[in-house]
Amino acid sequence: MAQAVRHDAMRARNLSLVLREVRTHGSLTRASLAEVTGLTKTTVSKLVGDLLDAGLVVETGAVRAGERGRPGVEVRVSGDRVAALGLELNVDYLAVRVVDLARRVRLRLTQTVDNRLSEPLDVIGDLRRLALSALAQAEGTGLRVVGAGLAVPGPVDVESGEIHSAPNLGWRNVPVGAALDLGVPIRVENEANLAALGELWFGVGRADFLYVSGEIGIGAGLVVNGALFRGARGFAGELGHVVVTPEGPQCRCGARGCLEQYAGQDAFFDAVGDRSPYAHGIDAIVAQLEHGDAATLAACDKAGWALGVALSSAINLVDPHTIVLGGIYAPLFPWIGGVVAETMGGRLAQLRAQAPPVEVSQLGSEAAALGAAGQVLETVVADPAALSERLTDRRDPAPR
Amino acid sequence: MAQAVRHDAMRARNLSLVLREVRTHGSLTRASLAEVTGLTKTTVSKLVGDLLDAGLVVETGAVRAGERGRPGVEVRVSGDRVAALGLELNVDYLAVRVVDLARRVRLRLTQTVDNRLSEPLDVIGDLRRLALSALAQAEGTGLRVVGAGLAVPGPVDVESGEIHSAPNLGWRNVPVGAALDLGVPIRVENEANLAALGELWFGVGRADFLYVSGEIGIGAGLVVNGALFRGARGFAGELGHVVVTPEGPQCRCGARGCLEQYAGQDAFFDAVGDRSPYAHGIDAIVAQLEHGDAATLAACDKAGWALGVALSSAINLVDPHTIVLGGIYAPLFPWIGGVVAETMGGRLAQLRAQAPPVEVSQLGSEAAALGAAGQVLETVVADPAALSERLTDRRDPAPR
DNA sequence: ATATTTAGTCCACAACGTAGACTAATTCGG
DNA sequence: CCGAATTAGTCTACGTTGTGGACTAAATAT
Repeated sequence: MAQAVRHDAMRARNLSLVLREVRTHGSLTRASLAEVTGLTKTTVSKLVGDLLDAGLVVETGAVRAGERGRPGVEVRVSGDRVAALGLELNVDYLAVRVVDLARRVRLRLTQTVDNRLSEPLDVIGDLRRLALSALAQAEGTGLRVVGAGLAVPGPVDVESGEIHSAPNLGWRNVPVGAALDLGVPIRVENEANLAALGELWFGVGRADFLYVSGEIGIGAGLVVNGALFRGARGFAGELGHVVVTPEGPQCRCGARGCLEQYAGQDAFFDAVGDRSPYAHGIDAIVAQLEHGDAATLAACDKAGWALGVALSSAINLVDPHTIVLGGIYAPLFPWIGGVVAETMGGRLAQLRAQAPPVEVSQLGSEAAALGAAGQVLETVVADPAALSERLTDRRDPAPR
Repeated sequence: MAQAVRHDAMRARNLSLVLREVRTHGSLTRASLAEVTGLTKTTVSKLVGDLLDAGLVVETGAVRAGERGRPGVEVRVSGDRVAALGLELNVDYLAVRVVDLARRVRLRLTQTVDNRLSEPLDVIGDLRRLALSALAQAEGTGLRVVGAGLAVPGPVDVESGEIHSAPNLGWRNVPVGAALDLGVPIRVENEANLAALGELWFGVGRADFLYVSGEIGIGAGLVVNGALFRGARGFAGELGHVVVTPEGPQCRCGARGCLEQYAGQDAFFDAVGDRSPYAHGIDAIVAQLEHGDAATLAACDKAGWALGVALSSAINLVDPHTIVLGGIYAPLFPWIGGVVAETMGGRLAQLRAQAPPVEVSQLGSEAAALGAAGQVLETVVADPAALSERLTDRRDPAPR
């Protein structure tokens, strides 16, 4: 578990610390880096020098002026050297994003398609084509793509890169990671988990929140102290199958009265008598609501109530600081947010000072793909030395 | 958040690593320590030397023989130097334990008393007397008590050492930590959380499990990868208020249909028409069950079902590796274990390969006090250098 | 008794961070 | 406009820690 710390590990950690501070502050001079990290100016200078050599940070010509004394040269993360690929394979679309180390999105490719109609290998083939095209474009502009993350709608074995099961695609035990074969390391992960991380790094995310991903199924990603909580087997966050009514309607999962039966996407389409959502999508529902359709409004109330009930269980168990509603709940928020908060509040009022605030995701369907890319970038920040030989082996004379 | 690593931090970590390995393996030679830690023999020798000087480990005269070559001298954690105090303040008893660094229990003091009848400050006074007596005895035998942990039945503000609320005692915002005033640092924590840690370090605990503490209220402690999961505000694990039936019986907490209404201690006493449990205790219930009393058996079935329902929500959200039933559920296990596992299994079967196994706690009511002491000992193992000046400042010439 | 094997120590050295002197580049005050 | 003050960044000698391999110690096998 714990590892011995040697000089190289010490250096790696301090390098990571400096890079992380630069990234979170946007840009920073060596002097202020010394202050925030607690390292000496000398050490910071050496570390920054190495990061500059590796191309992970650049000096901005701009100097912080106004005060007395010699102005410092600020460094910021370079977005032109390292990038990561974020992929999402979902029921009704494929998405590819290229994100650089400065967290700027460099490329967006999205393809709407009903993947329930195709074989897994064909879908993976489609995604592979998109990803390779993105990879080629990124590398054409001089970016080094250091890895890829893939979001899939269902629990995953992260070690092997296999989809454990994706009920809404009808897939079981599909080794997506291996099948994609992109030539860069790839990490496969649950869509809700990655959407949570996307929200953390690219959206409204605080360091502690529960992200609720309303798609056809309902998932959740729990971020605690800036890190994903995955559970012992990596199956945590199955909010969709939390009990709302123990003897309620039969759920696909075998149990009864799961949240998904009340607040899943299909529950809304059922309410308006429309069973072919891919023709109209969630926008049709929103349109109905805007016109004040009673049945749809009732469906919202019921879904909001059920979501509130399930979330109150979740809050009692897991105590998130904030709830962030994403997926279909984002456009539906004006009609369900109130009920959700009310139901939650009613059940939690006495046990804790106040129920966690309920907020809306700002990222739309991009969240998971961005989180997937972000996760890869995070490994770079966590150990910049692993990326660049130059950072570890400086006896190697510089090539000329 | 992350901290700069300097030479002293490097040393502190390696020291901790060595001590931890010695503790988990029982006893180990320097050579095998070098192997398991990945440090060189030289470094291990130096670190072990310092731990010996500090009295945290001792050389066993015994040498590992049988094989060829010079036999190594094994070192093991010394139980004679450092100890911690584990306290529990619960509704119907007070408990004090002294545990040494080798995790041997050196002293047990328990006092049965209905604390609902007394003022908080009186109860704290009682506990203080017990604790000071234990402290004196321990220090009489040469043990240095480095800190205390206190388990209380309800959510806690760990920072300030205040009880947030203890519904079953009727307490609110009681600063127990300060009021105890033992002269050693004290950490206050939820009873269920500490019982979980007790189970981890002194009982059946694996590294990942959900401990269910059935007392008058129902709490849970989640251990993930050997560490407690506390949630953003430290209120995680309120299993007793997870929804079983959203419109069920009114709960003390303001909500309806919480688990506590079905499977709390009072539910059992209600079933047998006995509202004064402190006269008979849980043993009376067990006796009824052994005689085959129908009403009590029915109460078990209902409680087991409700527990199964709530646990299935918990498992979906948090994915523990194992469920450990403690508190009153341990003696009741023969009558509820089956129903719990069945209900859980029925709700989880399709979503995951198998439902987590349900096990029984072996520690009885000692769990929380032991966990409280263990938590203090863990801080010593995590940073042995902090304890002993000699480990950090070796230029100081040895006194003579 | 001697060779072999394994444990533990010793010593020269390498890696890294530190402290403080030193140089560089600004603003402030006259 | 020039020197004092101030802040940024570099340079050098040094301290702390871990490493690697030689060396000593203590056992078993032959």
